[in-house]
Amino acid sequence: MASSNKKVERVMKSIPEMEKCAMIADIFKALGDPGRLRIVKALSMGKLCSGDIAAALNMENSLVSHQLQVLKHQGIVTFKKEGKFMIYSLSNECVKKLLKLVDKHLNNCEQEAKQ
Amino acid sequence: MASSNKKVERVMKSIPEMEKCAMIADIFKALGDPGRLRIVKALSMGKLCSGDIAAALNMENSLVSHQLQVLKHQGIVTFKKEGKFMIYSLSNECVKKLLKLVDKHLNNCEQEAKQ
DNA sequence: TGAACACATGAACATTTGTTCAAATAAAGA
DNA sequence: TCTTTATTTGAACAAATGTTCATGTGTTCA
Repeated sequence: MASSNKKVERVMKSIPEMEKCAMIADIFKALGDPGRLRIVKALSMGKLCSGDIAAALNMENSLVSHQLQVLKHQGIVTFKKEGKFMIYSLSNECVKKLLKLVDKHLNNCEQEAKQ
Repeated sequence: MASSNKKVERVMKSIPEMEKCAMIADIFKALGDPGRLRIVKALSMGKLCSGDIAAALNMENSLVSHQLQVLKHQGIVTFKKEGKFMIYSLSNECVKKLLKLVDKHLNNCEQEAKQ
């Protein structure tokens, strides 16, 4: 065994339940696809209908629709119907902040790689 | 076509290149697995050796090792060798902040679900 | 030296995922 | 009404992923 010490016990007790971890992971997973990430980036500039997303990102409409369902499921995007259009937007500011933080993380990594 | 308007053009021009999007997505993807997320959560409490992570999270050593490689690859964790132990830790503060933000996002979603 | 420990690695496998296609729904206009 | 437009849905399939097992590497200690 490694060390079966206090440290291990403390960690063991404070890690959230499996279910909660899975929920958190699911949000990251939703952002963990280049296509979906581009959709989120697009929506961070303002609301867009499904077809405009597809046009701007040069993706197939049905793919955009599938991806939007995933993002919707994780509460990342919301939508409202306007006539025959579905207008999507980011559901809260957390997502924008997440994008910024990851950019920062990437920059950190690049800086360290240079040194 | 949807609307082929200014809005679409603006989005089209400002979305980062595919490669950059893929890099960002890869970081989210690394966090998008319950097992890896638990490892990251554990390391957010302090540095740990590989075996202690496995013990604390009740995971197989080889699985922990595989997952750590993924996290290492994305610059999420770093390590230093100490004798026969490999001591892992989070490589920067961004990751902790990411975890906090996702918690906040989840809380937002729960609040809205109640209303 | 050799046994025991800590960890990494590679192959193999089932499962999950992203993507495409064809078809379905739903609203708008002729 | 019928047609067109906007979007969603489901089936299908290739590709990617998580996990396990067996093996390999490097370190410590007797």
